[in-house]
Amino acid sequence: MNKRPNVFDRLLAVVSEVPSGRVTTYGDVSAQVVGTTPRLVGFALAGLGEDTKVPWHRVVNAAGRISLPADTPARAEQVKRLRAEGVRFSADESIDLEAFGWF
DNA sequence: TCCATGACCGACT
DNA sequence: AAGTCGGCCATGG
Repeated sequence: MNKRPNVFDRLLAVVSEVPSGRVTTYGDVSAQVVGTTPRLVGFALAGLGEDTKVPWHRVVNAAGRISLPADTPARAEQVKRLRAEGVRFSADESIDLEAFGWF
């Protein structure tokens, strides 16, 4: 009932705006939403859940690298989905934001 | 109600 | 060039 959605919902809305085959960074997402910090972006996605409809896998850190720990199944899932969308990874599993960046 | 932590980023040393 | 520190909002005990 709040006319103004929380930052949480706004972040999800921005992430949902990211087209397929393209990625964005936590910092960029927070930059689109006023009053939000990169930390909240990560925390927001972390609390999403498995049945979320938000393309959280299109969000990576400023280094173009996936933030999730290596022992996290979600990380492998993210890479798998990005590859399916045509996103290419460098030798160290980093993404060229200049080429696949949303902006 | 208060304290501590979190999928980060930027600037400084 | 690499490592360290603080800051922001939200959630949980």
